[in-house]
Amino acid sequence: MRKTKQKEFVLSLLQKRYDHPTAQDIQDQALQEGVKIGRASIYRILSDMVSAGQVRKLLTKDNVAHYDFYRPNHVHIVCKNCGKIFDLPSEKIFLQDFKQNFGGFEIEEQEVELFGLCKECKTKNASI
Amino acid sequence: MRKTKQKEFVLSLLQKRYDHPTAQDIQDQALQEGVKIGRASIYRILSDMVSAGQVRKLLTKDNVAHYDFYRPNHVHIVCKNCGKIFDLPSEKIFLQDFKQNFGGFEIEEQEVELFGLCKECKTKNASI
DNA sequence: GTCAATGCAAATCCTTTGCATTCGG
DNA sequence: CCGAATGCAAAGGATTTGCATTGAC
Repeated sequence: MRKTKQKEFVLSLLQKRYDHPTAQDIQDQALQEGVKIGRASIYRILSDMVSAGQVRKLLTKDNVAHYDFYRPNHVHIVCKNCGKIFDLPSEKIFLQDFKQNFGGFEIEEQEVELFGLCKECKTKNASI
Repeated sequence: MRKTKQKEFVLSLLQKRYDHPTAQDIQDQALQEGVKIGRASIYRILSDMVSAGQVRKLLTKDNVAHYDFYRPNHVHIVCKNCGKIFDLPSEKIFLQDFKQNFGGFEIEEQEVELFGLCKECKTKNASI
């Protein structure tokens, strides 16, 4: 696994951002900062990072994959109106420990997602 | 909203099945039972049902949408090897009530997913 | 009879793959 | 230099859309 500026860019971007960008978002940002990355490379890099457990792949209702630097015990809050994904500070929530056996199923990871309306959408559009 | 045999078929299928079929699965089953439904109609029907809250759309790592008749307080267990999605009987797990306000975000729904290895995959392939 | 709902096929969009080229070690 | 990693373009696969046709009411 060689160190390339493409990989460095993707990882550092994900570490900096908390808004769960898509592959497209990452490519746009790269081009904007003068880093050239092809779409295929983005997907390959992200896929490797997901396999390595560094990055988490989130699938939302828009059918587009969002990528998230792995931060344990985080909970995602998805706005049903604008689709934005927020991180819920983990201290605010008690995550029950699900790592038990259920009928022979061995639980390795848990993911909690909450859906609702974010502050902005609730204010802007009271009719939803 | 007119009652058609396509809609009836899709809804009754989802009510009967607990294995979260994809649009393709639904169409296959329909054809097998002699009910003719085009792919577009399946997607339109499912999309309407999701909007109406009758059906839940699940997105898994295979990038294919799975559909699930809405049963409150269910927890999904996804096998990381074979991709099967199981329902966890809700009595077996304590679902914390997340319906609070977090920084102006109003929580309406919660979804908990657990990932691991199902019994079969764990037995068959100890190397994973 | 009307118009919502369907089926078909084409279009669209995200993601993956094949392959020649580049560049890290 | 060698071969892993990249970029490009084409391919693949799921979902959506346009439009003529069908069928529920």
